Amino acid sequence: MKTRVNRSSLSEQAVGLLREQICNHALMPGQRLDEAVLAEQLGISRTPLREALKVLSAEGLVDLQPHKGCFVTELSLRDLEEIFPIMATLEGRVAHEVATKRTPAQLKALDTLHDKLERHAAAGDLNRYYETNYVFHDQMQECAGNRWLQIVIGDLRKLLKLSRHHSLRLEGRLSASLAEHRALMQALHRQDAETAEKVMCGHLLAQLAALREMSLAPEAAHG
Amino acid sequence: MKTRVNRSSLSEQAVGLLREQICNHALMPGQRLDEAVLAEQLGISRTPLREALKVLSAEGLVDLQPHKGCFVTELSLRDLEEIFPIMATLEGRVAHEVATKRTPAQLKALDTLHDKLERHAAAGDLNRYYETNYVFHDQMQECAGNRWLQIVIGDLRKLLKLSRHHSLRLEGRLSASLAEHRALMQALHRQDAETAEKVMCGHLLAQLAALREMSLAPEAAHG
DNA sequence: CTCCGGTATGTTGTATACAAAATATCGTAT
DNA sequence: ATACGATATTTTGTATACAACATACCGGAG
Repeated sequence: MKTRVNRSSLSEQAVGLLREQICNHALMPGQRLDEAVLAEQLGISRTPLREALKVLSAEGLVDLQPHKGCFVTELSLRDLEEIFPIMATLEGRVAHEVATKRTPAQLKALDTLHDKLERHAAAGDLNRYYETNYVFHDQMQECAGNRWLQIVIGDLRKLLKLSRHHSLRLEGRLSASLAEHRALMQALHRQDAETAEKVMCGHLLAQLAALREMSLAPEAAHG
Repeated sequence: MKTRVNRSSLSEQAVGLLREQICNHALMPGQRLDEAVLAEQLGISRTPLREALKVLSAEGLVDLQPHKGCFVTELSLRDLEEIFPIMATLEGRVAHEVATKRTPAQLKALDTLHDKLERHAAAGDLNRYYETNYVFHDQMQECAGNRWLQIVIGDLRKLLKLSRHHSLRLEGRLSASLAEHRALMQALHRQDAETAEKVMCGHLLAQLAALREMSLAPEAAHG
């Protein structure tokens, strides 16, 4: 049943698979990754696997301790407290750029995605909201047109996926998130770069606040 | 005479050496890196070398093309135009943080470094000015106390080193840079976070402007 | 019983041999 | 002479074997 063309190298495939499994939490944070075991599971030898682990290590998804082993990165609350403000700053800049130089077609695409968000929220479908939200932010970065900004934000997003908690699971956070997106879209329509930046920055910091609250009082979360 | 302890693995040593050679432009941007040749030069086998190249590739210092080879990354002017605004934003945030929560001891350390800058500038010693400037920015990030911000900025700085041009070589840029640093120090003393952020952001953007000018009119550069 | 040291085991790190892919070379046909 | 194609060579990608290091286990001394 392995019909898909294997164009890429085994090490690259391993990077993709492992990255997916780490983000899916099929590989839990803190878990040790035994090279021999993992290599056999993937059906490859240790050589390409080790190259893959080097890449994941550089991305921050695993912690490669010399002569000790490889461990899936565990993000502490402190890490989140440090990363989210960076994301907030960078995505704020994205929003600023988009508000300034968006084309009508781009604005329409964003509107379409925002409508999806509205519908998923109305249906209470957290998973689809989350996915669409991801696509939305991706689309925003695309519109900003800064490839390196896209890379940096992308790297940080991958890292944040290590966190098992979703801010949307906090009571009331979904509607708040939606309200922030509405405010953002309004600012984009008005080409109000200052407001767009401020709203986006606040949007990310609000996510952090939600995660902080959930970590302190886990019973506030549902789902 | 190889008295130094070889604690780290060969692949890690290779990463260090190659990174240094790339930043020193001993390995020129665009140059192809033949695995067999490089391995022999470093006195190691291809296995650890390849792992090193994977790491450098993840850092963006080399471009690893499947089945083609490894090439030292070439930064275009467009790349600089994209990276500097990001650096400006992030270092601006650093300045904001430092102005807010610096301790008297930290401020003193920064003052000491700034004095060095003044002296090197007065002596017209571009290289030392450049080095000290690097240490100064590093110290700032240290004071900001955000490890991830430090990592992200560090990665971008490594990338920027790929550029063969130093903005300081532009006529008049040295004194301008110094003036910006003076303004920054004043803001830090006053704990004026807003100004510190704005000055630092402008400092980075001014470097970009200098590079842009040099790229358009290379004869404006000296050194 | 606890602590220390030595051996045993297993895992990571490296080298080498081999497979696969891309590039270069050379001969032939137009 | 140039363009095309088959072969040869080089280079990247992978597997396996071995070495180095860390840890676990076990036995003995205090």
